[in-house]
Amino acid sequence: MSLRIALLGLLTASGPSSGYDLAKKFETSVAHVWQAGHSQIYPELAKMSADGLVAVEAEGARGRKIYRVTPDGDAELRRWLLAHDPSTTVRSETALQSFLVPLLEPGEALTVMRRLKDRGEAHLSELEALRVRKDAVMDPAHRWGMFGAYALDLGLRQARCFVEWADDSIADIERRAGAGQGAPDPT
Amino acid sequence: MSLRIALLGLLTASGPSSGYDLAKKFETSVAHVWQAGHSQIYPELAKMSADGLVAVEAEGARGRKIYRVTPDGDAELRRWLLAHDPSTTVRSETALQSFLVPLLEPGEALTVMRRLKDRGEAHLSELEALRVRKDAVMDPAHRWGMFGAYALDLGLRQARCFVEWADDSIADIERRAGAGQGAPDPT
DNA sequence: AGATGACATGTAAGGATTGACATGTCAATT
DNA sequence: AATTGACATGTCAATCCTTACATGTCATCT
Repeated sequence: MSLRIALLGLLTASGPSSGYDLAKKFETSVAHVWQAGHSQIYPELAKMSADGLVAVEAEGARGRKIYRVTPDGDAELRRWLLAHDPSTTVRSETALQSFLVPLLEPGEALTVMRRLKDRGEAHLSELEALRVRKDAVMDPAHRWGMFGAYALDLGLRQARCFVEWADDSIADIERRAGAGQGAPDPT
Repeated sequence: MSLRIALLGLLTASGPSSGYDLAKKFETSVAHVWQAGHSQIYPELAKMSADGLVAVEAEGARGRKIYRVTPDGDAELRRWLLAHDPSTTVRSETALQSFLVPLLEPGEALTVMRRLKDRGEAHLSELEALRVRKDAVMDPAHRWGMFGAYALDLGLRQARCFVEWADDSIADIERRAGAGQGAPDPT
């Protein structure tokens, strides 16, 4: 379901587009919250077309098909946003590593945690670059606010938050490791 | 792969356990970063057993099988933690809604955003309750630090961060809506 | 004219995931 | 003794997702 919704959202925001266009836009925008490759996108567009949520507006060169959102598709998107209670579950390998890291020796844990921090910083930089680019291309044609802007803000805050957490955790592990090898809980 | 690792981690932290035990522990701990139901856990344990990562230590009443981690399993877990570069991708329906919310009219967007904030607050309370419970049961048998403690800390920080973001976003939408058309709902 | 590389669309196989179904045991109640 | 409900384990079908394979077009360079 989420893939459909993401595609309807992209199509709504970008106007009529081909599967190829959508796949590229996916990578640079929605991919921060939901991922899909072209091998998933093409069949899904076909199914959505069969279900009447999108329609082929035109066929361009090289078999290129331009899709647009139908009124049914728009209704579906709105209904999902307004009425669907999103699952709170998150799946993240990074978070899984952070969960399991206390199983390692302090030295090993530090290695892992420092790598997590590095990845977190890289991710933060990436999002900051994205924000700069978006600010530069600020497009007043969009309804109001900017498509994906709130999500980008959320991503930035959580990325900063992650780096702070990594810093504090590294300090904590160093403190515990220094305090005494055997003593697990000096409090 | 991640499911395997999560199970190895749980088994390592909890000591020998049955599939049922692991499924329950999954729900209350790892589920915050990775989800799996019993219908995925039982077959995976069987495969892991065939691969020599875990072994059936004993068979209890009602066909209950007690698994333990083998040296190979321990090595696999450590290797994954130390050498595997976790994908930074995150999949979250909540984040997807936040991404798409600018496509709605301000009034509708406020409805969605307020619901997101409510869910965020509920999630935060849940994690805080979990922390209190964990602090109470602080178990010195664990190697050092507490299994999952860093992840819980991360979850708490990000949950707070999410609520702040929702608050600011709601204020932003209200401001924009007020500037353009009639004020929709300032409380 | 032929080679190259970016553009564009698709299929197929295999594994991961979910939700529903199915089975049987044990403890406590009626 | 029979019923109930929690315990415990599993399978199955359908869907989702990833990776790899396959095909063909168009523009540009040589």
